[in-house]
Amino acid sequence: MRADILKGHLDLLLLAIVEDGPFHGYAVIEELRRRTDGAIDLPEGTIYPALHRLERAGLLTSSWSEVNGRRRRSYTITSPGKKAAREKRREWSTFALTVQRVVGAPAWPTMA
Amino acid sequence: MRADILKGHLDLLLLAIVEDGPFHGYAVIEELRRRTDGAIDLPEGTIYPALHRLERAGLLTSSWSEVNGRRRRSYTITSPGKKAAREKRREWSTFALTVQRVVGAPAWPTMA
DNA sequence: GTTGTCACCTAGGTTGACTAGGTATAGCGT
DNA sequence: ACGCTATACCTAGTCAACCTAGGTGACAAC
Repeated sequence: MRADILKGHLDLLLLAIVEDGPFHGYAVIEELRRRTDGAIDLPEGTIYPALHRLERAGLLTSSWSEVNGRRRRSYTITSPGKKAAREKRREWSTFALTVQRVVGAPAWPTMA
Repeated sequence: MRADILKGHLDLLLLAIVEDGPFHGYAVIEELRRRTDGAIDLPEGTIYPALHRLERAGLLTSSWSEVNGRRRRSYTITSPGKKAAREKRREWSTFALTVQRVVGAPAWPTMA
């Protein structure tokens, strides 16, 4: 998948993942790949700065640990982070429905 | 709606509109506003360069006309443009479903 | 004759993801 | 021993795309 279309949605993806338990940066990349069967496979140069930005914004906190001789920075979602995740989910929902209205033809099944 | 989250999807929106008949730039803006009840309301500085880009790419063609003493540049979709629209719709569909898988909780109704 | 709508344009700024480098440890194969 | 791959982190600078902020000009209404 072309990755530039993620623009503006990356924060939601990261918050949604870290919301499901502490993840370190590298593991976030793997988890994104796992949840999407490889469709979303982002480089470290995208993920690390984004996590730093979210931490600076107070939506995540991090702590260092060492596992098998390797340093890890693990991220946990904060209370404002959870709130932001809820808002961004809502935003995404609105956005997706709005695009659908413009381009017609629902992209996803509307029947079970 | 914050407009920066449109990044990468604008071309699809424009192709989808012009696909439904010739539109001039200003009318595209109005049509976007109309189809979304004002949710998507983009400035001319976004639309005009985007239409120029699509024309340079061969996905649209344009012709000048004059209506009520005002110059209009009307855009029509080309055959490659229709193909691109189909591809971008598919891309959008994939993207939307993929994001949904990552963030969980479907954003749109899955039952009628 | 000023204000509002229609209708076009572009140079330059901002933002956000990516490229392309770098550091360092562990494990595997040869 | 040496190289290669995987794990795990980092950042400076680039690039693409959208927006800001200006500009031109015609028409209609007050």
